[in-house]
Amino acid sequence: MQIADHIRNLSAQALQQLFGIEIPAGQLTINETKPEFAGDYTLVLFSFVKQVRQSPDAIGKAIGDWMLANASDTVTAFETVKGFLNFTISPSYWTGFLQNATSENYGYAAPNGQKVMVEYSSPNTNKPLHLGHLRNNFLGWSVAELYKASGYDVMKTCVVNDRGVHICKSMLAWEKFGNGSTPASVSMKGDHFVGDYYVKFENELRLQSAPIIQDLVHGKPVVDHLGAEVAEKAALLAAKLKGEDLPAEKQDEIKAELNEIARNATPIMGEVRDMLRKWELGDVETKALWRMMNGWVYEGFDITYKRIGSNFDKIYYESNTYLLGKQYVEEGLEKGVFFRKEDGSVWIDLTADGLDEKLVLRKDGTSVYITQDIGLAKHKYADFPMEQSVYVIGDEQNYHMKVLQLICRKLGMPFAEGIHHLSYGMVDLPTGRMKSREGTVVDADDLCDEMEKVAADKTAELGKVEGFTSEELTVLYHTLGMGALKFYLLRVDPKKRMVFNPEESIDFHGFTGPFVQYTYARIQSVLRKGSFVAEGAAHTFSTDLLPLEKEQIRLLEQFPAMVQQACADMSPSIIANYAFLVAKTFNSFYAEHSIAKAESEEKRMLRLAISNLTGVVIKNALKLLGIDVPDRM
RNA sequence: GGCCUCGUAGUACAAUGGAUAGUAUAAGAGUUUCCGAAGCUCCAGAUCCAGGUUCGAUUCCUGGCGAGGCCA
Repeated sequence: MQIADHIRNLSAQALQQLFGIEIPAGQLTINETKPEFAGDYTLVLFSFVKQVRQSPDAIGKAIGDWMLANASDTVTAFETVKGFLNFTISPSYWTGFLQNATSENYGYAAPNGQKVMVEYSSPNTNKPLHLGHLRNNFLGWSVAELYKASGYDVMKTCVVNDRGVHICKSMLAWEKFGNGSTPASVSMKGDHFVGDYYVKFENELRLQSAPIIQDLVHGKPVVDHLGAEVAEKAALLAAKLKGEDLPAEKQDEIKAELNEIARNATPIMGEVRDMLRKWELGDVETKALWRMMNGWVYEGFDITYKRIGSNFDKIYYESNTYLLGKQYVEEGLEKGVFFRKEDGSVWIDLTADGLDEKLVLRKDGTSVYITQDIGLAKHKYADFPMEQSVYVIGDEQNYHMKVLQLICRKLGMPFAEGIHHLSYGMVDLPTGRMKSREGTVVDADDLCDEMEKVAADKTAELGKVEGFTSEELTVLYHTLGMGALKFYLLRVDPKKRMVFNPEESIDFHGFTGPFVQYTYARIQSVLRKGSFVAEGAAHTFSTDLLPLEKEQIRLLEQFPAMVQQACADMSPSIIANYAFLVAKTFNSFYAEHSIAKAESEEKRMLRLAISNLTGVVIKNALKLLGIDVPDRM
């Protein structure tokens, strides 16, 4: 058990025995003692002062004395300062901890028999991966690692959005403009190749829709083939636009709507819809084209996934699962969870839950996203009956995910309560949001190239890698480049929107992956020279700990608790912050106290043991973030 | 229009309702005859505004201002 929890339990016992007050240990506040006071951990007394009806000082003194009398092996001194009871932990606890924590697996919990599925990445097969996908991938990977380290049986899954209008756009553009070229014939990565045709489609669409939108703005009825309803709406919007005194924002909104109508009115969009219809009817040629182009994309994705260290235990393809949800519409109607409107469409009323009515089946009988997701969720549960199911999806889907969980619950799905949406914020650039139209989207492959190049340049500058083979150098640059990138994206609370500053991201100083990696490499150098053996050796350490020695041990002792917390919060940033603190504190310790030339052999062994465990903690912590450590750099 | 999220040093990020709000960067000053200077040490600098709850509020509640998102 962690010392902080132990203190918490002891405090609860003391309160019970001294004052007859029952407070669950979990409700007591134990903090690290502020550096300016004597002590290691602090019990905050205010919360139960009223119940005890004594002064904080008197309570503190009573609990402190109780500790000295009943737990002298743990607490050796105490001091009460204004309602804060500061405990000094016995040095023998710290050295005892150091002697026992010799496993390479320090920090990992034993299996707990529970299953959790983590769904992440979920790409579209019409574009290559970009910076936003990287945050998703790194988060998903790391959360899966956190669950594993906490004892769960984890299945990593990916849902590929491999069908739909957007895929047909790339396909159509390739048919029109591709002249039979292939990724191989133009030496391109398949995902980029297909992505380019998606862009080509958008360009053509813009050309075709430009004159139409002009007509629409001027109220000309040019959208006959979309039906009277749309034409009417367009006319209404055009009239509104002509009406005087609309604020600029409102005007833009209306123009955007007209633009959307115009895009749909183009001949090329008509062709896309035809193609989608053919695909859905199983047209042989269309399916063949679809299979070929998706194949190119997967080849490209594989390279990128391998490079960023992502993989999946099971991949679901939307083309196989998009029809699964329909059967639950019938079931929902029978159970009275859903209701049918006059036009035949099916809805669920969520107003009692603070939401609104939500469509689950269109009047033409086709399903919507939420329906597919219900079917997929059930399908996943059949494959892997998990207690928890984590969806790593951007926060723009918060509403959607809330609805999904609610519906699953109302349908009585056994996994409904285990659904967790790991909702992460968008990645912005210093100039604002990434926009594909403005070409500001940061490509994942380009970014990885850049990170590795910078790693190579900086390494060359410092000149510490004599004797490395070129293969070893390649591995090192990859380790450092990915370390920098992953750390940069994971160090921020996932829930929050974050800014990706290209210049900052390639900085290898301060709160960065390479800083932590450097500390690890340095430790390995010290251990090599000190010929330290951790396991199997019976060390006895001096209990006369210097402040920096104790501080480092105290930090290392917190690692398992950090893993638990990061897992519970689904927040790798807790691990990133902790790993940095461990490295930083070690560097201060290292600068202050010589290890090789320690005052005594006992001290030398103590410091080597601290160094060794620091190395283990850094290695394991970074592993939870998907980051490797180099022995030299 | 309805709903949701976020406002912390110049910048980017921390802080289960707890002590004098931490860390990194950029700016200034030091630091290598000695275990790796991608390091270490010192120096400055911030809770959007107004109320409320509390012994105590960056945190919880209400209103305002600002940024972003979702829904038809």
